[in-house]
Amino acid sequence: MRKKKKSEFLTEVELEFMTRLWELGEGTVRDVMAKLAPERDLAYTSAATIMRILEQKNFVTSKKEGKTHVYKALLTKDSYQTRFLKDISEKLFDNTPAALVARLVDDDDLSEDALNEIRTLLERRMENANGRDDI
Amino acid sequence: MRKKKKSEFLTEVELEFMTRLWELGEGTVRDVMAKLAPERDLAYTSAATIMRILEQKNFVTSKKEGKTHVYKALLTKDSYQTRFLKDISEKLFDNTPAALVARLVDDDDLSEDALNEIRTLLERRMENANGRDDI
DNA sequence: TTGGATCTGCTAAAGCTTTAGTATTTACTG
DNA sequence: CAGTAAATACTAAAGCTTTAGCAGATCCAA
Repeated sequence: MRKKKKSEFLTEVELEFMTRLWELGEGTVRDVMAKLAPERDLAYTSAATIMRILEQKNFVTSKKEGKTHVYKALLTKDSYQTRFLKDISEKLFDNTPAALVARLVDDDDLSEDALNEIRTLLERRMENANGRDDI
Repeated sequence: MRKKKKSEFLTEVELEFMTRLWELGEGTVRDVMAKLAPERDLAYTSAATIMRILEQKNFVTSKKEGKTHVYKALLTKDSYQTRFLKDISEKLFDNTPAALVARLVDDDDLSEDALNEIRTLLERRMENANGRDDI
């Protein structure tokens, strides 16, 4: 007997849909579908099912406007990103965020611009690090 | 009809097992099981099934020694990390590795040591960046 | 106001994941 | 060589994921 999984993370298709919804702010099933890649040929009912599942799993809420549901994300993309990174840091990078960054910057495809951007972020963060506990 | 997924990534349990195998270098089903958390109470046959699936999916090979199979990873942890990061950079961070790092370093839980380590990595990488194409 | 279009809720099929049982094979030991 | 312990192969159950059909509700236009 398997115990029920508590579905803390989005499946692949769920992430695809959440990404569109994050872009939209809020929207109907049609709105979300319209943002999918054109070659993504999905029945309306399938899209509606995905949105319903996202609601069941508490990733989104909906309000009824006329006959349609307008969906809105219950967590921000930022917070999901953070949650996700924490998980994979743990499971794939021995709980060492530095190892994750190491792997990232080792990638030869990474542009110099990207590296500069990362350095800027890091410096800004380190300047603000002192006294961060007081906030 | 759903088309067959080409299983480029490890499932959760598969990752759990691959992690142990990466630690071991190579090993039997028993070896891998021995490295699992003690509270992970899994039947031997279940563990054997996971290893067989990993072999089917070409994440590992095995050679037969006596009556047992000795398994070995077919891809390094490093290369899997890279592959994985590339995928989530794309799917969750708008193809912007800097955004990923931003989220990572924004995490309040991140220690100063970790930040320093990341900076060191970055500096080393940037020093070597020039002329990298010539290698 | 009625017909058509659209949306929802319900249901389910097909494949994947996780777990494990059963039967068979293999190797060692007395 | 026979018996036992351990490994494997095969099979399958239960739940999850992805996709979509159908029936009924809802709204708008003529």
